[in-house]
Amino acid sequence: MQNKSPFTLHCTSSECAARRGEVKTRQGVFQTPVFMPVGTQGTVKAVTPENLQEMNAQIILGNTYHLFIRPGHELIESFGGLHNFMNWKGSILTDSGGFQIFSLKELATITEEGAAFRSHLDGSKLFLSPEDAIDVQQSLGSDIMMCLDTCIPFPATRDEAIKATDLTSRWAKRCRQAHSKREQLLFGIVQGGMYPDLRKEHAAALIDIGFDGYAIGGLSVGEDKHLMHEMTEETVPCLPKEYPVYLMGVGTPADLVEGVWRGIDMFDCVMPTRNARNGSLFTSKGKISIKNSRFRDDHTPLDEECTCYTCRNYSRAYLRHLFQAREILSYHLNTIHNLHYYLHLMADIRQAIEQDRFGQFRKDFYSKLEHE
RNA sequence: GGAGGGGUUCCCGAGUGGCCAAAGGGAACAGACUGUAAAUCUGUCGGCUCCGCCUUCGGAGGUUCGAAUCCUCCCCCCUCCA
Repeated sequence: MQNKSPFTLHCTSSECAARRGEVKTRQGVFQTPVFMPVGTQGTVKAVTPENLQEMNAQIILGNTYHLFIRPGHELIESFGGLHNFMNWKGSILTDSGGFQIFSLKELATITEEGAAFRSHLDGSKLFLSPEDAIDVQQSLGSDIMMCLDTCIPFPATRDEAIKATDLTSRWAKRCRQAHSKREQLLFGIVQGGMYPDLRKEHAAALIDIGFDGYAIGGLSVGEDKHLMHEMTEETVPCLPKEYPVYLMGVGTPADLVEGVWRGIDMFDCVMPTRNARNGSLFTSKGKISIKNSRFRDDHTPLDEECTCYTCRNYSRAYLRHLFQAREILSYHLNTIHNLHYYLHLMADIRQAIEQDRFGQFRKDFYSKLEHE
């Protein structure tokens, strides 16, 4: 039961697998390649939806596990869904809770039926089956839902990887079956650890079930960059060109450039938002730690090339002061800047692909970094 | 004037004879962060020719094999009584 793809291809790079396109959701259309800010608990930490709109965020993430345990999907549904609840006009992709099976592994037990959790909030027992994950996401009303998957750590043996992909496939089938609200898209997630043949096999199994898009999961879990890019490179060609391809949880600015180069359409990562709150800021010349004493008396903006609200109005010295003083405004201004940087980078990448000069863009991107 | 309490490494503050360059906080400095249990976590934090040595616990002297810790005098701070 193949779906009509929500993806429309605009053009492809003549130098690499990079491609320019768009994805249509019931909320609207977003341009790809796209970066999706992470808003786990129904908020992209430290910024308002209006801020996100101003920086042209097109789609953001929400999380099934977190919203399920608090405030509860029924509550959100009673508000007309997550978009209304949080006042976000763009698209929303919800992760299934699969990553929490991985990141909260001390609190989670996997069985054939699903994942049993002890709530990280109060220790109470919870259960999330693939069907539950879809039910919750349908209640949340996200535009793109993710299948419940099992993400394995690195390193993992071949046997562990096989067990995880097999279970993820069986869960994927159940997710697909539970998927009744077809106006909400559903993506499958390719696992397979660092074994290219398993990735290929798993991709085929998911394609056979048929999804609206395909995600590459289980990367950036401790392996080195080289291996991560190799896995992306091996997996993308196994996925149907007509559908959007999403690299989950990635990554650094360079990872985005490299992912696009290898044919990725969608990315999400907590890095811009989390690092912002930890004083680590991205600039066209590289990453800087705003708490460094060398910025104490620095009158210049964070990034001379940046046009964000923060860079237009504040000095590095002021931003350092706010961070040192742990002022709330620090987290807000830093997050605005980092997200602007990521979203702007993606807009530049899209333009470069349109003009078929992504190779040069990539070169320039790296040469600028070297000067810091 | 009388009685009592106290001065510790940038700050607060433990320590009352060896295991003390001195607990613990804070500040400062540096680093990490990749489908968010993260406004979190880690490391450094007297000096040096750094598996050892030197200087330091208000000041000066003393006791002792050995003192931040005991004794003497001095300086300063706080509380209460006159």
